[in-house]
Amino acid sequence: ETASGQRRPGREEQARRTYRRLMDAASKVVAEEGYAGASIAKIVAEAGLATGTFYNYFSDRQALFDALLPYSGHEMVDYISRALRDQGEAVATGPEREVARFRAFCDYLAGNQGFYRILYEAEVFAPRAHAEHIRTLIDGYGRSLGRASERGELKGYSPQELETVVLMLLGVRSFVAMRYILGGDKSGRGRRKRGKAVPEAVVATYGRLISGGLLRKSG
Amino acid sequence: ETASGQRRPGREEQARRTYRRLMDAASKVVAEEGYAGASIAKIVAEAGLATGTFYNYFSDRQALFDALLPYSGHEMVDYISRALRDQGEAVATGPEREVARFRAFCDYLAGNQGFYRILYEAEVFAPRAHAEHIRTLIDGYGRSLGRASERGELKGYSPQELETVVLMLLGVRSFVAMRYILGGDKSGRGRRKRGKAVPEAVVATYGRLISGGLLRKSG
Amino acid sequence: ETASGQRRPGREEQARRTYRRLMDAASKVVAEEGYAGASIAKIVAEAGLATGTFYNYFSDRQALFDALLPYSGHEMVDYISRALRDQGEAVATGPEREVARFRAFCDYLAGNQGFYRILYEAEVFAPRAHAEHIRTLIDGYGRSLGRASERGELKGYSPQELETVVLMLLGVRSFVAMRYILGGDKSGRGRRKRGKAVPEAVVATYGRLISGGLLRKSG
Amino acid sequence: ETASGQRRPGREEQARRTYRRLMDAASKVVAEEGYAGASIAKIVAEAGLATGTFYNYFSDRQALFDALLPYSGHEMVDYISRALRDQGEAVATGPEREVARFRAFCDYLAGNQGFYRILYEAEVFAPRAHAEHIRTLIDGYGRSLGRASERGELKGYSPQELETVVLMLLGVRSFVAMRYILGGDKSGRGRRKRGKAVPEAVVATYGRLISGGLLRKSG
DNA sequence: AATGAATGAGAGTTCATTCAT
DNA sequence: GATGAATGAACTCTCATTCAT
Repeated sequence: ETASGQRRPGREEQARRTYRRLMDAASKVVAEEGYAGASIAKIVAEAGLATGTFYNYFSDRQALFDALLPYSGHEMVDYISRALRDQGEAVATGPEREVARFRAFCDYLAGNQGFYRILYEAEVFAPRAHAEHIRTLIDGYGRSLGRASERGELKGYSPQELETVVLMLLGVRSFVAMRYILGGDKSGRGRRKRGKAVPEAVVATYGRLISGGLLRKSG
Repeated sequence: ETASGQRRPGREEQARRTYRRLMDAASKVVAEEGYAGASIAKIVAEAGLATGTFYNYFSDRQALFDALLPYSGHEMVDYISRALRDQGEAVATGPEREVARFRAFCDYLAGNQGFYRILYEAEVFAPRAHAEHIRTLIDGYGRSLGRASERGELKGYSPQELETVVLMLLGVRSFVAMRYILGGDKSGRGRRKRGKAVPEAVVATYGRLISGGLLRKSG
Repeated sequence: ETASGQRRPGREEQARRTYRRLMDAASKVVAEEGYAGASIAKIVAEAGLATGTFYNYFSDRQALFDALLPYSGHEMVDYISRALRDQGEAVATGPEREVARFRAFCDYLAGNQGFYRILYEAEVFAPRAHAEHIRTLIDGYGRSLGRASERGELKGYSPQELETVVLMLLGVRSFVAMRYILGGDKSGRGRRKRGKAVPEAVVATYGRLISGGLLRKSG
Repeated sequence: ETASGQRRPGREEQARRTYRRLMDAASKVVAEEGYAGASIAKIVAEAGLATGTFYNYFSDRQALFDALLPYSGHEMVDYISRALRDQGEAVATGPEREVARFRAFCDYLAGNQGFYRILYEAEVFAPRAHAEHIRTLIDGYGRSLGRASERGELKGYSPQELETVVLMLLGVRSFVAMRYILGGDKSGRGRRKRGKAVPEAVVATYGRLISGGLLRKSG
């Protein structure tokens, strides 16, 4: 406090680095073994730190769990935004845009299987963080659909309805990811970093569903 | 099994009864405290049995977890079938039928919140059972949609596509249930037996979505 | 519950034995290393049991601490009563009785040094048990002095005053024990089972003090 | 100590101040939470210093504990001396003086409950300091009684006996304080700074006891 | 002289599982 | 078949102490 302010940044920088080491180690362990198997011992071993160090950064294990999804969640959202931006005009509007968004989501998960585990187990092990994550997704996606609605691309859903629709589309994503990317055998030990991609046919079906619905105009 | 065959039927009957007591106790405990909190001690206490008895019926804790979802899952499927049958002609075909199915699912979960916990935590704690449950749902629902398709009610989805669609509809259900019935505050201790119902507006939106899709016919 | 009641006593008897093993081990460890050093690990090692067994008998470490003083305390009270009884007429009344009681107390502690540690550290580590122990002593001793009072042996103290006097005499005992028996070097590791006795001169001084007080009648 | 002698007095003064901050913080923490709860972390937090600073002043935690009672103990002795001096002639000699001394002790503790905790837990956590403290008390008190003896106020106790008597009177004090001032519910969290006073009746009983003893002249 | 992040041994506690009764 | 005491590995968390800054 009093003396030589000559190298304070060194300390802070070091602290930030340690924090990241812990978070990255935790991400890896949770991805591979699930929250339930992510003991402090495994995490600090992975991070190359001592047990006690953990508690210099988190009040308890739950605090880490609560921080984990936000820490990794940003990446996914960024990835999807970037993917849409990069494809430019081709996916500027309409069904193409929605399909591209769906595909980007699937791609991200296929390339980051671990994240899916962090995400879906959070509903059980970090419910608050999970709820917040879902809310963030709904808000972002909702705004996007709102703009589409203003452009007259949607079938006249009210803002209320749109939020519900977004929730439903997230459900669709989630189940497709669960089935095609994680393959059903989430039996634990399978620590493949790279999952199967979602078949193009599935993406196409998604496009058909949101474009025209399931049912023929009756009567 | 081994000795004096004097009362075989009594024995078998008794064994079945004990098994049911264990399963019912486990259902209750998991519903209230989740798989993670469902210790053998709590389960046998709830069942009024001794610790050791548990291991006369299950090889280990996981074996019970694997048996739990099938044990309770039937009920839900039956409930939905019955609901559709009871409403008779009114929901015989078309969008009405799908909407009624969706509503029946929501109603069941609202009335059996505990089951939802058994179901969704199974993805983490009993992945095999969960996968099997999903498969069963897909098959049953798929057959139903197949018949609708044969009646010409659907928009010409191939059988392959239909299976994908069914998966997506299950995802929709799941997320709607998560949000509206469990309310997001799955904070643990809230052991309400009866959750909020899904708003009618949400059911209506579901109807619109599967009837006409999300997007306007583009030019 | 149901079946063959042929050997239940075996179970209960065994449980009682295990409980005693734990209590005796705890007494020993606390006597030698104090409550602070009495880890569960040391206690069960001393008892030749597994860690988990401890928790079949006590909800936590504090519960054991709370039980320890009563468990050992009875012995001391019994010892003193027996000593007085055994000396018979010689110490039936008057100063002889009080001196004999004092000596019996000192003798007991000299022969059971460990107990003193269990007792005086209890004020810190098991305050409730300690308070109860003191109360028991006061009550018993108080009744005894009450009878002496009725026999006209005392200097007309009211019952209220008598309780206060008893407390003071207990204080005297306690400090004498601390100084002469434990020797002041309660430095921890000294695990002598048998302490020095209290010098006869001290016992005599005690006799003088309670007989005639400290101060000369001020003229 | 080593280098540039440019500002020696400032440094030393600063060091003394830091030492006092640590001792005062430790006194407060031990008074409120006991030695067992007085972690280095709490003490330095209370003192507004960093963890490492502690070890610039004490070799380890025990060293602080050993220093604590002497640091606070002086105050009490001073208080009692001052009280006796201030009352002057009224308590110059005889029973009045002893009663006044007893009352002063009780008053001090009632006004400094925290100190009692520092004192009595020291028997467990800083036995050497405790022994030294008792020795100091005995010496001081003993000299005082010695003078009374020379004035012919006492009942002819030898110097040896006087030391024993002093010990006994300290025991009386200690137990009275324990019961009446701390009230028995040393349940921990009760951080009353000011305890109940010792009832006048108890002080009076003390006076009777040291004046005439407990027992009627037999025969 | 002061700092505070890192350390790691050790604590209390839990609980699935076993097995003699 | 039912029992429940015994087991011990594994867990989360604490905290006195060190040392590079």
